[in-house]
Amino acid sequence: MPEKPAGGVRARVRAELTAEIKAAARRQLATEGASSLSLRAIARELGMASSAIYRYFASRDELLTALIIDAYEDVASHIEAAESQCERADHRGRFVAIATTLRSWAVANPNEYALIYGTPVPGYAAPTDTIDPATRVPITLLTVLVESHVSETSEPDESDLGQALADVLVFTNHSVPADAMALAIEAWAEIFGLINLEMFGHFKNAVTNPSVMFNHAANSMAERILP
Amino acid sequence: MPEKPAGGVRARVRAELTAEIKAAARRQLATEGASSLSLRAIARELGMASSAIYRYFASRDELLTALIIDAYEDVASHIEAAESQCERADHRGRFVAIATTLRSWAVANPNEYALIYGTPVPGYAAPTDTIDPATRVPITLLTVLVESHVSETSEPDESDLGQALADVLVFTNHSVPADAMALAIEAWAEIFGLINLEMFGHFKNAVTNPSVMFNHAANSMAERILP
DNA sequence: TGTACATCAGTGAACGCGCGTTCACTGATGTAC
DNA sequence: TGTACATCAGTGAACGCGCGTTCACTGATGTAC
Repeated sequence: MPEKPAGGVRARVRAELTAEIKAAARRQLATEGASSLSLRAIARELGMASSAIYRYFASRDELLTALIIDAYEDVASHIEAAESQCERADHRGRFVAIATTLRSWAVANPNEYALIYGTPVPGYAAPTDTIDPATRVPITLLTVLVESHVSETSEPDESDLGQALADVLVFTNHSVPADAMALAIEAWAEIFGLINLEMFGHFKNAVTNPSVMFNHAANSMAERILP
Repeated sequence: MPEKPAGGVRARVRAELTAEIKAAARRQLATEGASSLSLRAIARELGMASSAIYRYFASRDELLTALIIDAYEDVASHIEAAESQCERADHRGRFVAIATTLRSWAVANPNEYALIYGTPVPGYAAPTDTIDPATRVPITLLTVLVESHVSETSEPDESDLGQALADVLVFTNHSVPADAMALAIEAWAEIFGLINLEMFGHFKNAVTNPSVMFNHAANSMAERILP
């Protein structure tokens, strides 16, 4: 007999239906895009009255927020899992694992990818509870960077570049020099740039095999940014 | 007396109103996003009946297409103008001009940028007349790359990377080695990645001054990809 | 130069559709005694 | 163990709104003779 879940049957059914609503919503993202996500269409697909959705989500925006948080948590879990399989000292391997896992997650979940890394949904202001999930992925990368610079500690960098990157340099406690941080941000941007170009159709008639291109680039970046 | 435009007064008025409709549409993109671009709202803003728009555009999609083509032409013109001011032999200068002009155009025209380089509008299939305008910008970059490799000519590259980049290598007539082309595509992706991250809010609490970061990166890329 | 006709821009009503959200309600499930 | 009451899920109608597109129409502008 399975364990009785906390809160009893009602709570379990509730959790299941909540998940079903989100699943239907995700399916809708695929064909309609986030900005025309429709509660009524979801209700229709689930065979329930449209007003019933309101027992689970107070509004359309709240459902969107839940989808966004789920997506961030999902990429982050995939990436952390892949990265944790590498030798701790193999910084380049860890970087490549992060990059390639990010791409393969995006290819497998294009709608969720567009939801969190594509054009923001107009008129939707992300509430603060999306911040923490959103930072898990960049923090994984920053950790690799910081660990690869473990011996160096420096004072705040007053150069133009140091000031331009002040927020993230403070975040890493000035353990990474500004120019190394800049290189890492360049790599970070490149990863998203490659994925965006591929997913949004800009590699047509140019890059024949995006996967090979991406892996090549990931290794090239790892060499460039990590000692 | 101004020259009589071809087609007479009626044609001129028609061209002006067409431009006004597009201008109103562009204004709407800012607040609503491309997928909820509304012909009725445009008509309302222009003080005309919604059916009148159909004298100028056969459908909502046709208006969208016109906006997309205009946006591509506009970036391309800006970039070509900036690039043409550089010494022909100054390949790095030309690259930096392309990159920084692309960013400043994006910052100045965020809606048009999102329209052409952001998440595609769901349910909208770009017709073939958008292809030519879309290629002007990449071709400007490719030209710099090809000219900087002018002395080298090589055979088709049969390596994995060579095959992965086959389309663009053929396009440049195999005058650029595959690994150099890969570096250029990496830079290309990085440019869009940096702009996307900045414009879509992912630099919050990380990059304090995106403009300084971008200029630094543009120079760093130029050194990396051009001899 | 004037007239007759064709072209075109713009109107306003209508069709048929979709949406988010609220509300009073029914009936089932859970809880306290 | 049984009963009374509270909680909650789900319903269906309604409000008030928006949309793209079509159509028959009016009236002004352009063109040919």
